[in-house]
Amino acid sequence: MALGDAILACLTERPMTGYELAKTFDTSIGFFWKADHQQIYRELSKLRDRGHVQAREVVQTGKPNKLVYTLTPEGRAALKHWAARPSRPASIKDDLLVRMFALEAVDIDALRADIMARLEHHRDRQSRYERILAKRFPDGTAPHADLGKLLNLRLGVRHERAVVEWCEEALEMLSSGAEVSNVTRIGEAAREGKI
Amino acid sequence: MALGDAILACLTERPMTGYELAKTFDTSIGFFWKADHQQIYRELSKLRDRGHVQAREVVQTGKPNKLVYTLTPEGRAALKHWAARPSRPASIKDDLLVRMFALEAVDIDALRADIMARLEHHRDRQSRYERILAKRFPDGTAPHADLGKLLNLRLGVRHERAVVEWCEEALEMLSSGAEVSNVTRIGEAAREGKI
DNA sequence: ACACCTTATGCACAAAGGTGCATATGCGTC
DNA sequence: GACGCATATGCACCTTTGTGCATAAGGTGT
Repeated sequence: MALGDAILACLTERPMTGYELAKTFDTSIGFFWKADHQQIYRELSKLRDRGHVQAREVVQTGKPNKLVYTLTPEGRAALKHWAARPSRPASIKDDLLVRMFALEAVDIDALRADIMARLEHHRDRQSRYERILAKRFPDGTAPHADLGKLLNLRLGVRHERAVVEWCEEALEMLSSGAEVSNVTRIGEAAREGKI
Repeated sequence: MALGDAILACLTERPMTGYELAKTFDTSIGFFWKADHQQIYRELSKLRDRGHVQAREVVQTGKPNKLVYTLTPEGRAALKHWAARPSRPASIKDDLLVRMFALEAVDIDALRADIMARLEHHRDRQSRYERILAKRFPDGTAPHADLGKLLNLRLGVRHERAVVEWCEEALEMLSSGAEVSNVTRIGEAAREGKI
């Protein structure tokens, strides 16, 4: 039921169409919650069935008609009710960590390349969050309604920075253990009759 | 297909029963990948059907017989193949961030209480990882096969620290209204200078 | 005596999430 | 003129994850 609540959370800002929501899930809230348009349209139908949102059709020419969804009082209440329950901490669930866990059984060069790509990705993310922060909240303060967005961006920065630093550390440790890993690779090559 | 690979990753260490795997998923690998015993048993059946693991029954008295699962060469190859693909960065998907996003629509006192509980949780996690690190890798180095586990714990520490600091910042900003917080930034600088 | 925890496995059903495909049109570009 | 892109919505299928329940024996606590 979390995606539904994320959609309701988006609609507290302003009424939106499914298409606009999908774009929002590609930028602001999507930084920490991914969902494609199919998921969103499906969830919107459910929310409408429950009476948590109301759809209003807007006739357009040239483009297909659009459905603008508005949060109903029931939807707002449902969101509030959901938000009052204690949240459960999410686990990281990152493929990379599974590979690290089974380091002896994977190809180290591919893993290193992967970490390098990730390093770049997380650096991009970090500077992106920092840019948005600097632009939207140049003095580090926010009106109360936007405070959560500011804090989310701050968490984004902290998180990406932590991962960036870790990637750097990991690359260093994986290359300084090169002699060891050659031995491992020779052993593996022998086992598989390959490379 | 990720849970299956996480199980294969576990079995690179040693053969295990479903029960042992469930316990492992409650501790070491479970720090970043949650799975309960039902999921694990189900996934083990699939892996057995695919020939990635082999089950051997061990007759016991007093307790139900157990099935010890061993990684097959095919399973090891499948894991290696999976690990060679580029990983995709996971998104955070934390309920708390959705609530923060819709700050104006939620009960602030409940949210604050929630963040306080989370703060405690992440502090616990952090010190737990630090304790394990100090115990298993007292000199900060590891034999190659265990390097990944060391690095995973390090990421755990970095991650939890980032979240802990963020929770503190969030609590401060939520109680003081909208006013920030040279205090926070000074605290940050001090902490980072210390590291 | 009774409740509860640990060991050990698993089914059935429901909810949530992901992938591919389908439709319809206008606008810019190669 | 063909091609992709933005707008705008949605179905069908499949995988993954979560919840509740069932079985079975021995040990530990109150």
